[in-house]
This record gives sequence, structure tokens and C-alpha cells, in this order.
Amino acid sequence: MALSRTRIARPIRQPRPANETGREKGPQLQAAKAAQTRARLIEATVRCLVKYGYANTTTPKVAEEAGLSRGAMMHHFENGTALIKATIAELHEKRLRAFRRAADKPVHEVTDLVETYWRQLQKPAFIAFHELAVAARTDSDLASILKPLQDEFAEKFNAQAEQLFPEWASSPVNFALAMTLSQTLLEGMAISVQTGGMDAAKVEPMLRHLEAQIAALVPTTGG
Amino acid sequence: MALSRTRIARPIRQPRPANETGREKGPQLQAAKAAQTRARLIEATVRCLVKYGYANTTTPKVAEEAGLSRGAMMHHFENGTALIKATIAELHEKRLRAFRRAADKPVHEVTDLVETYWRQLQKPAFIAFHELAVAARTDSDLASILKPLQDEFAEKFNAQAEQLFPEWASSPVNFALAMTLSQTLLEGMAISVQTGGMDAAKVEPMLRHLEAQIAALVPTTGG
DNA sequence: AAAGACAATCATATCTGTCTTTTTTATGCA
DNA sequence: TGCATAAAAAAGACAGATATGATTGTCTTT
Repeated sequence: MALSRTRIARPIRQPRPANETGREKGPQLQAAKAAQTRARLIEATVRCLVKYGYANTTTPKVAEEAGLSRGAMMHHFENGTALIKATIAELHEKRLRAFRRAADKPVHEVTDLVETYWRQLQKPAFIAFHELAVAARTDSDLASILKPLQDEFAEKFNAQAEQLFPEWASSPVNFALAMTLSQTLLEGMAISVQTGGMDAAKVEPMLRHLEAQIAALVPTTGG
Repeated sequence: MALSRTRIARPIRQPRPANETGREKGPQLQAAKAAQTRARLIEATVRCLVKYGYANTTTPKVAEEAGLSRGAMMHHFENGTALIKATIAELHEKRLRAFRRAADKPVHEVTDLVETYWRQLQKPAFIAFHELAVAARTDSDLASILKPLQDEFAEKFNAQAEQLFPEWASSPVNFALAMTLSQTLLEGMAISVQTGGMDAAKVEPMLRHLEAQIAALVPTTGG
């Protein structure tokens, strides 16, 4: 039920000059080129998810976004499902990579968790992921792909935090609460800001409050 | 980009016997009948939003859900947009009504706010509303319909709370924080439970914690 | 008889998956 | 080295399915 489908004549995509097929220069092995084209399509899919939402992320739109024909696209991904699957896997690994990077930083105040995750949530990857999660609610196939990854993420999220803040090991109840609280509140905020429910000015006080909450839950400090 | 469209032959809807048009018995005035049919279509739309999501809430599906032909449906709503608009208005008023009902209850602990709103969020109306809100992110027409209502809801939410708990008037900063915190966290939880990210077992501890938080923000009590 | 409620059908548009054709790239052999 | 050829990549065309809005027809209520 797309509201008011504005019919815009799509501009004709003129074929690129033969030699310059992608963004990279020079000759490569075809395998590498194929991998790059696949990556390009996946990136285009993420952009489409952000721009148009899951429902309106169609194969023609992705192909156009990637600067390819649908035919070429179907050469790399046999169907739309394969593309979505690959995109989900990529998004998942990107989230995990970003988290690991953050963990490698030297200094770790307990409240860094808040700032770090909040920054993650500002990125396109999260918006795309949420689009998929919402769609999965009414699409069991999508759900079966997404669910295990969501579980794995929550698990690694906790494992990461547990490792970074060993002082929390003594009260696992507080720890679990702090983790759930952080994840839920921050994600809720991100969604609310995106979907227009929440004024952006209210973000900072909320972050501060959450940080204070978490600090209060650390056993040695106060909880 | 619907994943794996399972093609089910839709059962042919046999025309109902002329006299029994809906769920109601007996002859009625046409005006009343029309109003009832419109209501039936709106209810069907809400059910479709919950069952299929916004993207897959199509005019044929709504008509089928309402037990009407598409033609009849188009007689009552000139196009899909009109139906969605009417549904949004209905959902909005339903949310406000539910809130007003809750406010009429005699006893009001401060933490009642949490329980009351959490119960609201379990209803289909919220799921439907969130489907619309997510769709509105990438649909400016839908957003222009939804945004003012979201603002009005937040405003009334606050006004209601302010009226119920006058002891909060002395520290508006705490009040604003408590309101935003409640709304964001509870909605985040509801969404997270729906979209499979959050284990239902974690709900109760979170509610308790939020209640404690709010109590701590009330000026006379502790904040 | 007029108007309202409802049903059925039509034309158009778009997305999807498949198939065919063209172009590019890599490689084997003279 | 240079050309021929196969494989990969890309493009284009096609048919099936479905959604949408509009039109037309039928029955019932007023």
C-alpha cells in the first residue's frame, strides 16, 4: 500500500565506456572483479534499504543504485532472496567488526559502552537492519535468516562487555540488566529519532541519564 | 522485495446473501450502514497492518479481510490513501481514548504510568502504528499525515501525566526526563519484543527498574 | 425513480524470474 | 607476439503475477 506513488520517469542509464567497468583501475582477475561487483551490489542494497525502506527495495532500484543492469545483477545473485541474504550477512559482520574495533581502544570507562553503541546506531547499517527486523515480523523466511544473527549479536555484545569490565562478574543480575537496558533504550531512541517520534534535543540528557544508571549498577561503584 | 512469495490460490469469496451484509442484524438506515461498513474496513486495515505489515497491506487483502469486494471498498474510500488516512485517524483517537480511560481510574501511583503504557503497547494499535511510523520514514506523504499526530500524542501523554502527578511540577527537568525515558524505553522494549530481538523473560526486570527510576525522579520522594 | 451499496471487469504499471544476446576478459596455441 | 576462442560479465527482452484506479453493471433501500 504505497501512498501516492509519484511516477517519475527513470533516467536512462547510458552504458559506461567499455574499459572502465567499476571504480577500480587496472586489470584484475575476474574472481576479484566479481567479488567487487558483488560488494557493490550489497552496498547498493543497504543504501536502498535506507532510502526506500525494505518494501520498496526492488531489484531494479538496487541495480540502478549500483550502476548495473538487472541482467548483470541477476548474474551475481540468482534472485532477490540471495541478495538480501548476502546483505544481511554483510551487515551482521560489519556490526561485529565495528564492535571489535571499539573494544580494541585502550581506555574503557564503563560508560563508554553507551557512547560507543550510540554512535553505532547512527550509521546506515542500523537503519537497514531495523528495516529488515520490522519486515521480518511478518515474513517468516526473513525472520529465520535474521533471528540467529540477532541472537548472536546480543550474545557477543554481552561477551564483549563482560570481558571489558570484569568488575561486573560479581553481580550477573546487575550486568544483565545493564546490558538489556543499554541495548533497548539506545535502540529505542535511535528508532524514535528516525521515525520522527523523538525530538533530537532530548538525546543528550537521555544519554547522560543512562550513563549514570549504568554506573550505579556496577557493583564496586554503587549498585 | 518480498522474500519467497508463497503463492496461495485465494479462495473464491461467494457473495453473501443479500440481506445479511455484515455482522449486524436487521434493517438499518443506509447512513448507519455505510458508517458501519467504513468502520469494518478500518478495522480490517488494522488487522492487515498487524498480520502483513504496511508494505503487504494491499487493497485486495483489506477487502478480503473485511469480507467485501474491492469495488465496494472503493465505493467507501476513493483510493488506498483515503483508507490509510482514516485508519491513522482512528488509531490515533483510539490511543487517546485508552489513555483517557486510564486516567479516570481512581488510584494513581507514580509508577502506574509504566504499567498502563506498557499494557497499551501490547495492543494491535501500537503494532499498527509502528508499522506506519517505519513506513513513514521513507514515505513523505505518510510522514506528513503521521507527524502531527505523533506530536499531539506526546503532548497529551505529558499533559496527562502532569495532571495526574502534580507533585512533579516543581522540577520540570526531571519530569521531562521521566516522560521521555518512559516513552522511549517502553516503546523500545515493545518493538524489540515484536521484532524478535528481545527475550520476553527480560521484560519484567526492566519494568521494575524503570519504575524505580521514575520513583527516584519524583522530587518529593528522592530525585 | 433516484441514490446508495456492492460486485465484476478492464487497462495500466511494476516487480520478479528466466532466457537470449552481446560485450568483455582471459587464455591457449600457432 | 598475435590471434582465436571459451568463459565470464553485462545487457536486454519476455512472460507471469499482482496491485491500482476507473468503469460498468446489478440489486436494494429510500
